[in-house]
Parts: sequence; C-alpha cells; structure tokens
Amino acid sequence: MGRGKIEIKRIENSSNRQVTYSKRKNGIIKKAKEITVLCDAKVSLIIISSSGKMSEYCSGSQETMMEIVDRYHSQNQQRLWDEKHENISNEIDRYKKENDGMQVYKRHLNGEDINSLNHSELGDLEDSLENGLTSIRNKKASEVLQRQRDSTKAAEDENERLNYELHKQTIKPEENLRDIELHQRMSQMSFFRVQPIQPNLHEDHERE
Amino acid sequence: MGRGKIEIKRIENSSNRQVTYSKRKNGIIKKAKEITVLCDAKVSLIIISSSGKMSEYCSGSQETMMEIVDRYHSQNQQRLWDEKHENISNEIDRYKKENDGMQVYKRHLNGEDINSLNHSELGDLEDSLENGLTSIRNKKASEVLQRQRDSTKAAEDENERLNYELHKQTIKPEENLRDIELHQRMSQMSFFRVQPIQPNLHEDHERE
DNA sequence: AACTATTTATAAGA
DNA sequence: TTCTTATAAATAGTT
Repeated sequence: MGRGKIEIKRIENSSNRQVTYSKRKNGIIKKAKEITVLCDAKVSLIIISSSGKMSEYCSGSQETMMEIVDRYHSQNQQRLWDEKHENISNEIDRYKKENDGMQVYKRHLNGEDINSLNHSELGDLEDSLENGLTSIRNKKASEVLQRQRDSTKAAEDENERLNYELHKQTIKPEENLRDIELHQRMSQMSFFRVQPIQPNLHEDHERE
Repeated sequence: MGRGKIEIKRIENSSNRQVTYSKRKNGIIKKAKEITVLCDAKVSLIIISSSGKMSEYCSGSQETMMEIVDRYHSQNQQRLWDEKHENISNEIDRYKKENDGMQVYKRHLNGEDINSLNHSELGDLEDSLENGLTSIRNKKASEVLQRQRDSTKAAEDENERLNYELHKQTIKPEENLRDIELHQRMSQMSFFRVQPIQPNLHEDHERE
C-alpha cells in the first residue's frame, strides 16, 4: 500500500525504517482504537521502537489496561502469587492463633478468666503454678545461700590474709605500728570462723 | 476501505460486529507482525472480544512478552506490591516477636529458664504466681463451698418432703405400709437438719 | 468463508 | 518531520 510494494523484512535504511515505524505505529494505534469502538473490544497495545522508546494504547482507562494485563498474567503467573500470598496469610494466622492461645494461658496463669475452666483444668493450672512457684523459691533460696557462701568465703580469705600478716609480724616484731592497726581491725571483725593462729599476739603487744 | 464507508461507532448488529471484529483483529495482528519485522520493534498486543475471548500477539518469545508487560507493570504497580509485601512481613515479625515474648514469660511462669532473671524480676514473678495461685485456690474453695451448699439444699428439700409425707401419715394412719417404708428410709438418712415433726411416730407404729 | 468495490494505509518523493 | 500522491492493503457489504 504505497507507491511500491515492499517485502516484509527488516528495512536496512535507518531513516526509512524510522519513518515507516512512525507511520505504521500510528496506523496500528488507529486500528486498535477503531476495533475498540466498533466491536466493543478491549485492547492493550505496547510498541517499543528499536531505539527503545515505548508507545502504548489501551482501550478505556488505565484501570482497563491493568485488567487486561492482569488477565494475561492470570494465565501465567497469578497462581504463583496467590499461593505465595496464601502461604503468608496462613503463617500470619498460625502466629495469631498461637498468640491467642498463649494470651489465654497467660491470663489463666495470672488467675484471670478462670471461671471458664472446669475442675480438672483448674487442678492442672494449680499444679503448674505451684511448680513454678517452687522453682522460683528454690532459686531464691539457693541465691541467698550462695550469697551467704560468698560472704563467708570473703571473710575466710580476709581471715587468712590477716593471719599471714600477723605471722609475718612475729618474725619481724620491730614493725609495731602495723601490728596495732591490724589488731584494731581484727577486733572489729565478728565473723571469723577460726581463731587467729597466734593467740599470744595480744600479750606480745602488752609486753612492749 | 470496503464497499461503503462506515462511521467509527459501535456496530449494533451483533453478527456484523462479530465478523468485523474477526477481520480487524487479524488485520491488527498482521500489522503488528509487520512492524516487528520491518522496523525492529517490539510489540505486545492483547485483544479481548466483547464475548471475552482473548487473542494476543507478541513479538519474540513469551519471554519478550513478559518483559514488555513487566516493564509496563514496573512503572505502575510494582511499588504497590512491594509495600503490600512489606506490610505483611512486618505483621509477621510483630506476631513473631509477641509470640517469643510470651513464650519466655510463659516459661518463666512455669519456673523454667529463670536463671536469666535478676532478683527483682524474680520477686515480681513470684508475686504474680502467688496471685494466680490465690485466685485459683479461692475459686476452688468457693466451688467446694457451693457444692456443699448444693448438697445441703438437696438434703433440706428431701427432709422437708419427708416431713410432709410423715405429716400426711398422721392424718391418714391407715396407710401403714408406706409408713414403714418411710421409717426405714429415714433411719438410713444421716443428714437431717431438723428433727421430724412427729417424734411419736415410732411409738405409734409399735402400738399397732 | 469468499468475493470485490471501495476505503484506508502507507511508500516514496518532495 | 510533514505533505502529497500513487498504489498496495484492508475490509464492508454482498453472495
């Protein structure tokens, strides 16, 4: 349809090709519009030139375009997406349910909403709470004990150190000042487990 | 282009419309193929008839079609989807976190994993458990009490009924057989709240 | 679905 | 690009 017939094969002359592209592109879009109106059809048409510029025609609004494209997708990809989405939804539901269950249990453990429980459930709950309480009290008790042990140990260490110092003193009796300090400190301590190794220290001082 | 010129408006005659649709659809697809070859263009064309049947042409392979459609999509919808997906992910994370927190709390209430708690947390936990336990024990106690009340009430009712029967008996002493039954039943009952209204019933029987 | 008179699209030229 | 125009192609109405 033109001055001469052309073969349908790539137009090698670049500017000819560009002109033909432009003309034919408009032609196709016009035809697309026409079939839309004449025949009540829906059309989605996207054309990209060899230089990458995109043109499009779509019957109706953008909405319709999405409709058409989605419809195309539905034959290829929609199911995949749905499955993915369903998986995610299920995951959320699982977590929600788990949450709700735990909320209820938590409230029960706090002694709330227990009117809905039957007698045996109530018994189980009581046992569970008692176990928990026992564990915690054991823990607290062992903590107290441990703290006791710690301070005992600290006292013993100090005790030992002092004994050592005193022992040193008997060997070097000339360092009197320190001895007196030590004596004072020892008499302030009420938690010695063992007696000082040198019970005659006091006399030694009085003798000087 | 035809025997007569036509206006570009909806063809009302349904079968004409269908025929025209078919012809023009082929025409457009042919043009699309031609521009593809002649001008090195990429084309995506989807046509849907008024009856819903879809036809398509796509330059290159299906791959290219997806490419084109995706390209269109990427300009319009991708962001929406991403946002949606992110929202869903956040929701899941929230539930997960909430779950984890409750799991830990639950384990603590059960007396597990309590080594990680400091002293004041341990105290709070103990209080909470004690509250729970108190609630439950109160509930159990009031249940027992209620059951007690119920059986007392039942006994009282029965008692009253028996008294009524006995009273009837004194008015109609000729029905001896029943009286004996009643006497036997009463002597099996150990839960009378009040004494029978007629303490001389027994003698009456013996006198006969 | 085929025919064909006509309209329409467009290749080449300016 | 756009306009022109000869001609190819598409297609409306008919069979």
